[in-house]
Amino acid sequence: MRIATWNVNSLKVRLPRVEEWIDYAQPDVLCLQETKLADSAFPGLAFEALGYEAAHHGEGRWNGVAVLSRVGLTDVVDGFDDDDEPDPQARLLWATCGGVRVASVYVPNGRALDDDHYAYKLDWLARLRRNLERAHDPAEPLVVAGDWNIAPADDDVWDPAAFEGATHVSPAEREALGALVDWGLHDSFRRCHDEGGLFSWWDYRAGNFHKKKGMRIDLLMASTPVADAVTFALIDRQARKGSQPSDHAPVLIDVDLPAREGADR
DNA sequence: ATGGTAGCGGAGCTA
Repeated sequence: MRIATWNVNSLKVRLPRVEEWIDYAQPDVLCLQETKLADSAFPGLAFEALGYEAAHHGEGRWNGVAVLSRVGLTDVVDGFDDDDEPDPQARLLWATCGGVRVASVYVPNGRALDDDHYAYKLDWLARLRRNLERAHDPAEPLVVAGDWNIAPADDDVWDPAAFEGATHVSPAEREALGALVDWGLHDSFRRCHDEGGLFSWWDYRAGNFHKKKGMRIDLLMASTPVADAVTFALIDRQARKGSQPSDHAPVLIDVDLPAREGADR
């Protein structure tokens, strides 16, 4: 099973690139972030034509997440799977696809360490951890895939010195991600690649993509049954090139999961 | 020189 994640930065603008990418990358499950669409504007028919079921959780101008699947899509939950107040921002969507519990996540940016949005980011990550503890078991096949807005380690950014005192690399954010690792999630891309300098996001400005000034912030955080089954992982830099690219590249993993009893396919 | 670009929406905010 091929599972992918891509922050598309407006699905309205990016739909042709997404259709093109699906055609050649052939993901079984694709998590999208920053669709920037209301649910009523989600192009479900375009994906149906490609053989995918889809669930979308949007709010309009900002945020918005989706899960596309050609291996089944059931038990959809918008936002946190808990009993607390619903998140007013559309940043999380759960679905079960081909026997794997999948979440598409768009973690708050944080902006700066002294910004209220940074505290919100840490609170949001803590709530995600509580959600996992409450509703899930790390022994089950599970992937939380998306734009985490966190570079897990210094070799996930082009120049650690340039990020001194900045968000995305702060100890508190990395500890919040570490709490999810402690619960039982693994940075599945790292099962196939241990070298630094592999990025999934590059600022549109100042030619940063061509200067190789990026960060690896798009992560497929997988439970042990999935992480142990990873056979291949890739960041598709080609998708960051060409006409009207997103500022993020898609990231994918291939997992060789044991056949399920009673599976559709 | 604190720059630069993209998207949304139609000015300023967000990233």
